[in-house]
Amino acid sequence: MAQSDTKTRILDSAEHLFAQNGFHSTSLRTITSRAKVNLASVNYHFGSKDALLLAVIERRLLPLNQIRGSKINDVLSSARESQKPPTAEALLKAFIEPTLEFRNSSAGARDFISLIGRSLSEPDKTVRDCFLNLALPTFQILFKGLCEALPQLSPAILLARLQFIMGTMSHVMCMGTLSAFNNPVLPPPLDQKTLMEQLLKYSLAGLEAPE
Amino acid sequence: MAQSDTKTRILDSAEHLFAQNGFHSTSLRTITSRAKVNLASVNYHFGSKDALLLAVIERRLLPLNQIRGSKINDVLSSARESQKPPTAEALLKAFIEPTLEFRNSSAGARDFISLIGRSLSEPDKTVRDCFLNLALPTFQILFKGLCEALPQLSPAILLARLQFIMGTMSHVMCMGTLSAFNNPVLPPPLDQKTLMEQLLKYSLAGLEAPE
DNA sequence: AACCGTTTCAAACAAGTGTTTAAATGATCC
DNA sequence: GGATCATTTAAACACTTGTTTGAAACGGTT
Repeated sequence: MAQSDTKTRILDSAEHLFAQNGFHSTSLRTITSRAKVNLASVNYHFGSKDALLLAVIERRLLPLNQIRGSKINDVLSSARESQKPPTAEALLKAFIEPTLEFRNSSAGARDFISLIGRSLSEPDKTVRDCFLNLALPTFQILFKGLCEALPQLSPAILLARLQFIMGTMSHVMCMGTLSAFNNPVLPPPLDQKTLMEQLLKYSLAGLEAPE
Repeated sequence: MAQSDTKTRILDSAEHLFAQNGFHSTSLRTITSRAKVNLASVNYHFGSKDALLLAVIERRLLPLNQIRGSKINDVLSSARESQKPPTAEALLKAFIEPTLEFRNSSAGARDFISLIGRSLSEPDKTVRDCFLNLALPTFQILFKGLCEALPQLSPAILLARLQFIMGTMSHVMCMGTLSAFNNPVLPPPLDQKTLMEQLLKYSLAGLEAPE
């Protein structure tokens, strides 16, 4: 077995199970038996269960943030070329759409997005801060761009609204459509595509609301 | 010691610790030692740890939902009197403001709101559904009211947006302002009051956005 | 005071946890 | 081919978990 094979098997299995059942409710024995590797290999390759979680997050989040960052930078630089401020819509799209594309790229990616959405509201500081620190640079350039796009709004309020958007996104991406909303007296839930279009429209309207 | 004293001591302690560290990361021993009661009293009074969580949620959520429900009904009936459709703003206020008032009413209530916010994204179905089932009736009358207030929007889209609002609310109320957003390059976070005003303004704008 | 149901208590239980160990196996290079 | 490294393995470790037990203490009623 190739050296890295065991590592990725563990990562895949952990990603899926963490997303499905949560970090604390998933035991190393469940992870390793699903991955068909020995129990001790987790500690051998990653050092600890915590370090494994960190590795699971880093593996996907680094490339994802790179894509989002470059898309946002594209919007910013093409705005600078045309001497106009960037639009909030273009910036928001540059942030949300790569996330959606990534989410739809594979089952593992979908698991990962669930995991991320949940880690935002994670009580455990190590998990949350691990994610936030990796995501902070991307947030910063997005925020800076939005300040240019919407100069009539104070930065503090813009930041709060950006945080609202993070809440909506993590909520929707993490759970899709709520199970309990599948109720006879309620209309059937939207399909994925429309739901995501609505997510963008909704977020944009909230973002651009007068103070 | 009065019979109910032990029970509420356990409930208070559990509420705080579940909110602080999460359900699975909180042991009964931590709960009981903080509550200064015997370990076995949890199983004696509640039956199991799961049942304790349910009791924690029910104790606060039932009265809270009653208040929210009656406030929404007030808006609906006064609209009916004046022969006009209710406004989305009044309905949203009737839902959000009691939640905020409740949240600010005590430290325990604040803990509880954190717990609720987190339980929405809880991977464990028992926790999530416990909350959702208790909250569903309130959601339904709010939704019905919003359909009257915004007839130009299709019910399916309205429902999706209501779900977006739930995401934003749980995110903001659960965490207040994100720790990692306390960053020198970012503006200082809004104070609680302004943050909540912005939450309402933001949600309203998103809700009323054209399809 | 004696009884009774309720509640508390310390102790133990079985099961599951993350981690470590030391031997066995595999691969790689000289 | 033998030596040296990295990897895998089964077993054990020390510890925590939720739950159960049976006896003790309590509180109200007759």
